[in-house]
Amino acid sequence: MSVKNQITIAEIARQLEVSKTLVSLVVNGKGDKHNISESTQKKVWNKVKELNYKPNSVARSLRTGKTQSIGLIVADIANPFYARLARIIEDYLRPFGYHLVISSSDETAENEVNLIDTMIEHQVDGLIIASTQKDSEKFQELQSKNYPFVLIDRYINDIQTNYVGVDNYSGAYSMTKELLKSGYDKVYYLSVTPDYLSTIKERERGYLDALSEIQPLIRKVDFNAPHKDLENIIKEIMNADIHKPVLFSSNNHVAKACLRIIRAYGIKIPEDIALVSFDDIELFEFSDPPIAAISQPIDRMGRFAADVLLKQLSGKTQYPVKHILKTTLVNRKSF
Amino acid sequence: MSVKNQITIAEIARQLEVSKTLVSLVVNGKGDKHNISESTQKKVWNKVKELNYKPNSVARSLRTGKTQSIGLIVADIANPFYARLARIIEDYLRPFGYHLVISSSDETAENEVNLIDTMIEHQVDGLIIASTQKDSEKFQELQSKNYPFVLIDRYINDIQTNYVGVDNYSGAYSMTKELLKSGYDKVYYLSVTPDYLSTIKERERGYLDALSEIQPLIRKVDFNAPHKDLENIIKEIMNADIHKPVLFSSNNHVAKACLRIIRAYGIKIPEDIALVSFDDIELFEFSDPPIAAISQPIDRMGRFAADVLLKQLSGKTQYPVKHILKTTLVNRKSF
DNA sequence: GTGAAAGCGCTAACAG
DNA sequence: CTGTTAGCGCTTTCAC
Repeated sequence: MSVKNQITIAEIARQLEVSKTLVSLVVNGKGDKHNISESTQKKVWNKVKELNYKPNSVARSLRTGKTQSIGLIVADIANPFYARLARIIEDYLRPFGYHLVISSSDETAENEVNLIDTMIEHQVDGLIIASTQKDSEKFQELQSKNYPFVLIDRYINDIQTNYVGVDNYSGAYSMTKELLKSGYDKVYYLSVTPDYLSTIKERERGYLDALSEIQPLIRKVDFNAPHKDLENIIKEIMNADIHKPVLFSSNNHVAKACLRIIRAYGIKIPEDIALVSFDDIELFEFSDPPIAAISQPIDRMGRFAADVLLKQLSGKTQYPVKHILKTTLVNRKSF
Repeated sequence: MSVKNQITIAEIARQLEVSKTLVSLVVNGKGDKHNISESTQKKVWNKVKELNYKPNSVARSLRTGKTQSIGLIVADIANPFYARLARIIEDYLRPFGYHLVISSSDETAENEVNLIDTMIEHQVDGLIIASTQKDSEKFQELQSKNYPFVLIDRYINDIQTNYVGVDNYSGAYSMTKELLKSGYDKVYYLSVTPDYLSTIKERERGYLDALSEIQPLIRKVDFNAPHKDLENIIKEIMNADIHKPVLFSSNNHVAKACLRIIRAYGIKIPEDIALVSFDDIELFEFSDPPIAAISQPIDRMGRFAADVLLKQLSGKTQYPVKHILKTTLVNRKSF
């Protein structure tokens, strides 16, 4: 059952009749710095290969206080947005010797706090979090302990932290303007509950500001069970015989639910009702018709976040650092 | 920069004027077993709360040899199939106190070996791997070291290991039969290179066996750059003016590439050319038209894999364990 | 009922 | 150039 015959530095030292220190130094590439002779170093390396020695990083971590691991906490790793983000971050971090511990908070603030605590117990060197917290309490605690972390996608009010995200406000603003320009003046904005997330609030603000004189039409949808709410909203719109109605979904999850309902009812996009969404996903490109959306630069977000954390870990920069990236409007024939 | 004021068991012991042993016992719930008085235990717990003590699991791991972490290695965590799998496995494992270290091998055998080594250095308690290895060498090594692992999705020849996957053969077989039944006798099977993966081979075998008398039409596509190959194949078919041609894609990635090309050329599915795929993804439900596919029971796969590993970790069962799950044919109007 | 002490495998002063 | 020593924070045998 248990793993046997683990070769340690002590075993190498014993066989070579040198000290553990010597072996440690060589293995960690500090041989030259300590003027250890070529021949001794070679001897060590040969033994390392012969015995297939692998350092025990747990022991090293206990000693150095560094685990070379980064915690990534997102709402749901199965969500393509976060999955892609995870992949980008992993690729960026690996060359620096870090690996990722990934967990999903399931959009629950309490779960998230538990995950953060667990990860800290496991001594991850830093945290990247797409947070679902309502307030800044937990992050204040992290800051007071000097724990390196960067918020991604969503920020939290009342606290200055590292943050990488997109300009949700102007994304929603420009999409709304685009709709108005195309003659849509009944723009139904589909927000979600719970609605305290910064992304959701900013998008709604962008929508409202773009409307200016026009009557806002905000509808709230239960994020975890959007179907029923959406069915009512869509029925309401269709029955009221509105001229050129358009649904502006605040995220891809709700937009997919819209598509299902619209298809089930045999409603035509964009003739009967138009549909656009925040957060572009591959599916929108292939759906019938393709759905216009606000695309987020996921790759750049991920790299920036990883980079900010890395810099903080190496003590190289001032904090906090904020990166707000621009979104892109992907125009497709859904409106 | 560094994290300060970490409370240790020694600090609690000092303040309470008891031994570290005592504190450790209580904190690990072994107080009663060692007949430690109620009042002493209470004292310890109060102090733990007062100082907000969190055990250092790295130290614990060094001592116990267990890290409570499981490594998950897949081809690409951004692939919806693996992302979903990761989520399921994480949820299954968390209640047992395990967390997941996730890495993507990018379909490269060498990367995968490096990831396995790194994870072992970091002392993960077990490994779940959707392997891209050509041979069983690495896994023989793991077995000889008694390292617990389970292969998922893809198996490796010439070695008996824990394995959880689907019946790729019968999935492809039944899809092919279904196509024949619908009058398609020009079934182009789109395989991928590299083609040594068990999933790919089994699917091809299922396709071939189902054809019986009919002429097989296998085309190989470069997995990492399918576009060019597919363009040639599709052109070839369209130019040859075949009666009722159908493309059977061996995976979702290639099917998406087909969709892009078919759309770009203005070709109609299923009138001009039909299209079906192995491995159902959400996108197929929404595309125009929806694409029929062989759906894999990802959730069950993930849970089984996690369960098998857990059982091995607790030394509860005989090895190896194999679970081959049934696929489902999702019939949509693409043929 | 409780504690002393050893040690997991490694790194880093410090010594010579 | 190389070695001795002292822990990192925790668990666990053994002893009282």
